[in-house]
Amino acid sequence: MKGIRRLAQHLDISIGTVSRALNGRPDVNEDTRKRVLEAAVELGYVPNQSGRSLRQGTTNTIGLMMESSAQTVENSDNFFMGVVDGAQSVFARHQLDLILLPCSTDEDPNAYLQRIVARRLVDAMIISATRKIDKRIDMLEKAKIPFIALGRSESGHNPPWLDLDFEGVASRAIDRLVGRGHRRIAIAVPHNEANLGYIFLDGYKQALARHGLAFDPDLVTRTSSSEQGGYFAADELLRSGKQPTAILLIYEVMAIGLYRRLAEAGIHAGRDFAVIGFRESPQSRFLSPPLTCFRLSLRDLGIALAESLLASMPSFKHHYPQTPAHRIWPMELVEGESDAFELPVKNQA
Amino acid sequence: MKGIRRLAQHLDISIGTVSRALNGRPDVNEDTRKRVLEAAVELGYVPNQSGRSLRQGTTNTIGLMMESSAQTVENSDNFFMGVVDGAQSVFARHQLDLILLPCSTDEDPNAYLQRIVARRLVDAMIISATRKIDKRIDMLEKAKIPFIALGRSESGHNPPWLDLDFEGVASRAIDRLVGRGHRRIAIAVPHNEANLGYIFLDGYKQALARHGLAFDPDLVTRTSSSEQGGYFAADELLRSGKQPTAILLIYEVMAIGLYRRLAEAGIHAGRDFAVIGFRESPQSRFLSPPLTCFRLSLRDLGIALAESLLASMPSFKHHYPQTPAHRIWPMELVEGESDAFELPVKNQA
DNA sequence: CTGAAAGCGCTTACAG
DNA sequence: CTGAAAGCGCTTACAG
Repeated sequence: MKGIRRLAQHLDISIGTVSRALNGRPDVNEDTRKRVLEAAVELGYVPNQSGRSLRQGTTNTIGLMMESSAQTVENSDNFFMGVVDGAQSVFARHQLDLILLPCSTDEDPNAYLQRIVARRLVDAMIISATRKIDKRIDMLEKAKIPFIALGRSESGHNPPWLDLDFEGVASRAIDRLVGRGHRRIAIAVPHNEANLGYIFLDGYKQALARHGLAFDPDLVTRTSSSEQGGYFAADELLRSGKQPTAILLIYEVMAIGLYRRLAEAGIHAGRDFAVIGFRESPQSRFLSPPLTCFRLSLRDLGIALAESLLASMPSFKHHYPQTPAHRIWPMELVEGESDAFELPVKNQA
Repeated sequence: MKGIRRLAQHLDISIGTVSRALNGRPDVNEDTRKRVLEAAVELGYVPNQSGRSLRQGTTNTIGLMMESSAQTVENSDNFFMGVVDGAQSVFARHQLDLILLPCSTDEDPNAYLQRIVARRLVDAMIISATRKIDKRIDMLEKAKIPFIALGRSESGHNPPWLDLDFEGVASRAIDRLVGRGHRRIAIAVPHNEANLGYIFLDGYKQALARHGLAFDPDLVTRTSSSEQGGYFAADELLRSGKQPTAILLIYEVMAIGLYRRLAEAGIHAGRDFAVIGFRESPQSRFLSPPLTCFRLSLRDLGIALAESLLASMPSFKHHYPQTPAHRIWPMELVEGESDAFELPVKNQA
């Protein structure tokens, strides 16, 4: 005898009553409930999830898909853990568990997600690292499983999403650099299909246009989102002959490699060359020079993400009536020293 | 009509035969199997996991617990993703899925794990960030669920574990530094109960003793495993008056903050002060100076971890008869420039 | 080689 | 307020 049967036998009542007591149903004698709850703790009884899921048709689990390939390995660092922690604080209110589903580099991300969804492992999904065209979105819509995308995409029929304010960051960064005399401003974007690269680039172009500056494709470096990528970006720009005086980085980790390559060329970031990173990270301020970048609360982002997802789920939406399905997450400028100088007029071309 | 019933109806055969065909049982007509397999693809049928789990008593899922608190947030960066990818490649051979179970900062890690295990969410667990005394191990042993620890612990009855060669790293680092004339060598270890701190420190002490050097507790800095922690470590050592000439870091990220604090004091890492980091990371070689540290293949580590776990599981052990239950993972020196100088004799105290 | 039936551990109408 | 029973979607002895 095991599981709920054992507990029921121990208490000499029916398994139905045990279940109702444990699940907080109102139609249970308070005394009975108390006995059940105590016995459950005593015997260490916790309902078998497979049994519950099968019967209820829900798993009480939310999945967050991670790709250990390109995007994430290079960039994830602590991004996800912060977001996850915020999201969990929301899910916990509803007894939902968040699990992370890592898609192996050996497996096709679409097939992986399809399999997870078809097996009914989770009630809803969070996907990230969205691509401009992202089949996962079409697939999830077709499967009619609730989901939210961390990142915009052109696929699907505008499903719930939350995304960082790439446009705002690009815009403010350009304003800042132009204000300090820069005219030849480079930009480093991911070399993969991540949609954020397109959005960031668009924001950059628009900001340039606002200042009457021409867009020069040669000032766009496509590279990996890593230290290595930053090194290559600097290398490419040094060789291009375009002589930019500043650069905007989509990933702050790039700054480390970029600084290094610049130093090798005798260029001092923050004095001869301006650098603005994207997201503030624990290391930004310890770099030399400290990196100018943009701050956001990962925990708050995770909270918003979870709330917007729940707002789209039939069984939870009544708890989140005002929660928007789409949100651009604002980011706050953190002044470093990597762009803290005025460009001499002679260099303003 | 849905699930396996729908597929069976579509093919006009019984659900039992469908199930057998899908599960590769030998007692199925090959023609029938072919029809079933094709129809499954056509209708997009994938067995409901709750149904399978309930019936089979196994979930075909392995869990990896992550703590988004202390240890991991500060240090995880890409460590886990590499390990996970390696582990998945092993689990995939056996149709096992690996899921990541993040324990929220709001929840007690022991209670969290207990809950996961009791709900029978997974067939086996991988735990990490082991503490010297780690109740999770006692709990898992009591629950009789297979598990492996990434990191040693003093708890339990020597369960399967895999751990990095902290002793070897400490030993070789000290040899190297002593060989270059250093006598006052500091060490930075985690300020929490992570067992690796104790092991690393022991290795350090033994290596000192081998060289006839006295252990000085004032040269031990306990700090957080972050850039910030490195900054504090340097700060503390500068104030201590002990004037170490070198330091051994348990986490390579500390180097960034440490370099910075040293620079603020006019000390040039790699010229006036030697630094040796622990694990090589993508950034090690882009730092100035490039950090001397130790390399390991995260993927291979993940593979070994998964194999040792499977070797401890009754249903899989026959596939891994030779796999050891306990392994110290070797690491290979990567020479940087952070310790590439001989200490002038006058400083050798 | 196939089908009919039992049963994994739960939750939930339903009857009393 | 409680119990007995049905049934969620599968897999697997068992019978034929």
